Amino acid sequence: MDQNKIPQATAKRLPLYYRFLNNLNQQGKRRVSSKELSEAVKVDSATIRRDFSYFGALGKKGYGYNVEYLLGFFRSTLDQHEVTEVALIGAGNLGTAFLKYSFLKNNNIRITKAFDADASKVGKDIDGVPIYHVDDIEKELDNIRVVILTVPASEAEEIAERLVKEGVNGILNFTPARITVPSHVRVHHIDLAVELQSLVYFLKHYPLEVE
Amino acid sequence: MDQNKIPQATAKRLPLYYRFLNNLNQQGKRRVSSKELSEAVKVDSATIRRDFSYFGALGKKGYGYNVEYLLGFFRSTLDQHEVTEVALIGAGNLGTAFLKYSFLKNNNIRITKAFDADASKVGKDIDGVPIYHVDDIEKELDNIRVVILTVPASEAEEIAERLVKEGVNGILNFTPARITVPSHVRVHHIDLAVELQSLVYFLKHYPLEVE
DNA sequence: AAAAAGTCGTGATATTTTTCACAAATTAAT
DNA sequence: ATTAATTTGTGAAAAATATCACGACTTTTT
Ligand SMILES: NC(=O)c1ccc[n+]([C@@H]2O[C@H](COP(=O)([O-])OP(=O)(O)OC[C@H]3O[C@@H](n4cnc5c(N)ncnc54)[C@H](O)[C@@H]3O)[C@@H](O)[C@H]2O)c1
Ligand SMILES: NC(=O)c1ccc[n+]([C@@H]2O[C@H](COP(=O)([O-])OP(=O)(O)OC[C@H]3O[C@@H](n4cnc5c(N)ncnc54)[C@H](O)[C@@H]3O)[C@@H](O)[C@H]2O)c1
Repeated sequence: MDQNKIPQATAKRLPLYYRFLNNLNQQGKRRVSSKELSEAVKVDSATIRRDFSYFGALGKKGYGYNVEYLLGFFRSTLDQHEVTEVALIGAGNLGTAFLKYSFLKNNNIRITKAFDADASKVGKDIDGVPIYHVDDIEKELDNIRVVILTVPASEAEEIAERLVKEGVNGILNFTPARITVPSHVRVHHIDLAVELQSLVYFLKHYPLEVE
Repeated sequence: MDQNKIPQATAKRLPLYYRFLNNLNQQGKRRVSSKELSEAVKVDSATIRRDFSYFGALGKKGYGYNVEYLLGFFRSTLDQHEVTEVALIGAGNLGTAFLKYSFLKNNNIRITKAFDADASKVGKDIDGVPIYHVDDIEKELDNIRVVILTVPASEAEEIAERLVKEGVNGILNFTPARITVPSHVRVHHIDLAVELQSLVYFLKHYPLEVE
């Protein structure tokens, strides 16, 4: 809760910057300008400079930014030095894809437990992540605070309520259901059907710029 | 290109409204107020009324909105009367989850073709969607204009260029790569790692309102 | 028939986000 | 050394988005 003056729009871009800085660092690049970064992440360079400026003067005029320094700065700002443990509820098609993906590569996040209602899945594991029965949420969730929700929409509300009771305060919700939670809980929706639909809408109704 | 004055933020919410209206209609509800809708979709009621107002006066003072009428209106606005065909490139973990999901339920969108580089997948089908070899994009894409991209990040740029050459003008990009496309092509990024990371960031750095 | 309650549509205002544009500082070139 | 080229950080302006608040009209209640 140190810097609560950082705009939400900025906060959402930080992980993106971090990833690209990581790439640059691995490529052995020592310095980078907001212009170069802009081309890579497709964000206006003035916006990038503004974003960085909320954290102080991180660059040097006429030079740009030192990759290693900036990376280090964001690593601690984004708490990348410690692993964040996350649980997943609903190891179906989408959930399984997430379980097989390693968020550890660039982000220090690991899905450590999965829960499902399907007895035939319980007790097994997917890529090393054990699957528990959903009835055991209360017993097994421990102090995990962030959850990925990939259950059928009809189950979302009830599961969310149970999660909140267990102390979860962040939910990444992939179901189409808009869940109701207390105000201290943060829910981010990723609604794939809406994304697809709105892309189609934009294509049909917005004038396409031809360069 | 009829109504290009509709704000992007509004356009992104339309599919959401549409889905909830569909639900209401199936439940047999005849009328709905912006307040009710607001509670369901978690968007301020004034914002909803403003959004609707871009399309004219769709409601009635003191009454609200007629569900069937509104639904019909959005159906045609969102081109839900015709099926939009979409292709998917990269039938891996994430791609397979999408192939198994039916976007037809609420949205009139269907993934009709998939492409992959893995010879062992080519020729098969997943839930009725045939998988072609990625080398046959030029031969098989036909006049599909919208593509879901779920290949490894390293392949994204090259594939995107080929797609654009074939006339694709909408790409839903799930890879972490920020692809470069001509300005007449629209790319929507869904960056799951960034979403997860930024949720974690918010939780750690933003004051949690306790109601 | 009158009063009360409900609800839209929207001008006005507030908030958030993006972009412009330039002085100041630094580096690179001559 | 001087000059030219870069590039930051940021005030100011613009653009986009969200919200307030109320007149006008409709429905419901008494
Ligand atoms: N797959 C996609 O491409 C896609 C696209 C858009 C939205 N979604 C949404 O994502 C969610 C998951 O989709 P999916 O395709 O993986 O579905 P799925 O049916 O494959 O998976 C759902 C999983 O949840 C489990 N489950 C059911 N009830 C449960 C409960 N009460 N507690 C815990 N687990 C429970 C099921 O056993 C199953 O494993 C759905 O809400 C769906 O609408 C998926
Ligand atoms: N699975 C996740 O949870 C997740 C999370 C975040 C991001 N992503 C991103 O989504 C993308 C797909 O992830 P995934 O987990 O499904 O990976 P995956 O490896 O399971 O699937 C990739 C698929 O693409 C195919 N492929 C490889 N090269 C190709 C080419 N040139 N043309 C066509 N197909 C090709 C592979 O054969 C494979 O089937 C990746 O870019 C990944 O970074 C995935």
